[in-house]
Amino acid sequence: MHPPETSAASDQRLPRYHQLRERLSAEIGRGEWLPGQAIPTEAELARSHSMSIGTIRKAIDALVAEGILERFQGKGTFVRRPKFDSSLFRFFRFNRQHGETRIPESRILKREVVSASANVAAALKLAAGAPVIHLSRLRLLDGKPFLVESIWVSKARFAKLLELDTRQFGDLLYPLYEQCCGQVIASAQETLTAEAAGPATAKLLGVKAGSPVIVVERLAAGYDRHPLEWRQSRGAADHFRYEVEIR
Amino acid sequence: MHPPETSAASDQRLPRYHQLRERLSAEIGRGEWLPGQAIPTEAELARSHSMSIGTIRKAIDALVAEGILERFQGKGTFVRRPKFDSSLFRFFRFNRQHGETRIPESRILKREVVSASANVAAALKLAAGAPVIHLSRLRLLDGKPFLVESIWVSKARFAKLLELDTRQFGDLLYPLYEQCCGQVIASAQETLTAEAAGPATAKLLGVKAGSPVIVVERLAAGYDRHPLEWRQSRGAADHFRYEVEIR
DNA sequence: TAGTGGTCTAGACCACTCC
DNA sequence: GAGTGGTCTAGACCACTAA
Repeated sequence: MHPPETSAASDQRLPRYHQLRERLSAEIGRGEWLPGQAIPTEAELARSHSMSIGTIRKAIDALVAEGILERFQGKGTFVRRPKFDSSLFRFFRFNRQHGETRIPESRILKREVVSASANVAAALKLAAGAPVIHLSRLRLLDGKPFLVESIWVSKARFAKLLELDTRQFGDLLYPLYEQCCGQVIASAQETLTAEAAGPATAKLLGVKAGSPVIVVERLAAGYDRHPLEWRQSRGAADHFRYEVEIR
Repeated sequence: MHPPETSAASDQRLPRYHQLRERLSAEIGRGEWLPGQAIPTEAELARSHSMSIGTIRKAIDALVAEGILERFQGKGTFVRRPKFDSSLFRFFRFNRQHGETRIPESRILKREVVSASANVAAALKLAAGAPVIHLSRLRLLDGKPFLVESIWVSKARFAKLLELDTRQFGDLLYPLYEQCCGQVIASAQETLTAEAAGPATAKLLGVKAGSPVIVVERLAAGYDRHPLEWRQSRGAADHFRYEVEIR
């Protein structure tokens, strides 16, 4: 005997705090509470689920550790809105004068509808050849290009992106996804690799062809873990720097 | 008013679970319990510290999350022995046939005593110009070189390394540090950067000069957080691949 | 069977926020 | 002052390990 892979109503054999954690996570995924909103208080959850406060806290602890909830003493527990447009700066460092977070300027170079290639379809969990929107984008800091991006999203979910003028997209895509298409990005998996710059990339980045380039591939998903966007970002390696603690 | 930066006896104003956590951490650092050994049971700690089991568990939870302790139901709670020689494989992927962890062969190219340069002294928290041991090492998989390393340790702590024949060092340094010099590595901070291969590195790695190379700088420390070893490892970028989950 | 960690309870009091 | 999360207690029972 082994436990079923998934269960609609959260396996009764699992600890109660684990069941509650999955239940809350699913409810957030369905949008019961939107990012920034408060979930019920611990006392309220204890009443409504007939659990002790300690058990409630253990479930919430896990969601806080996952980055899905935020707690504020005296105020409440809130659905966290992940902002990972600053995540670029975890990989690429620039002479930030006073440690401030600057949002890079974005320029859409191309927008087109294409058939999903095998790897794009696999990443986004679409049928092979399904229609996808492909964006080509240049990101600049102080007017200097530092990142070249290719972005793919499903045409079905993001059709509204085709109606806007690309000059109105703004500098950040995720708020646009949310406002324009109702798609909220909650987490992402990033993969780093390195390569020698091809001629096109080198020209856009203003470096010599063949010089080292870092490739960041990001698969971004909603609260329900369904993949929503796949992107590749390329930047010159001389600004690349990443730190990890290992044990 | 602000709390003091550090306190010899763990600030009484902090939560009791936090005080216990620091106390256990310090005791492990002093070697009261060695890696692999069990710490007292939760019930015993509750008695000896006059705390409730719940508070004891919260302290241990934190140390488990930090990777310092390991719990096994029915057996006990043990000091974890970090093995991060497999950490190379978090950065560099090779055609591992069956997912096995292979230990790369190591070849010491050079061993010398030098005066610590400014950055080495700063990293190891030594006086500028203090004597340090510098090792130059090549690591190979299936007889093929894949990593060039430069390693610095304080001569004062690691003097015994100078007495051994470098051919007897073996493939892993950390067990050697432990057996030969009594220095246990507990954690490390790694910094990734990328560069174009210089002629010497390129020749050792068997790649063209100027091709992309990943540099992993590691500062390794003992349980008391004191830095013990600083190393730079360089590998060809085509085998580099690293994954991160972001939120 | 004895001893370990894992789960859970039903409270108490404190620190903080906001009105 | 009312309401929130943060800390802590003093137990109970369960699941697992090892002799």
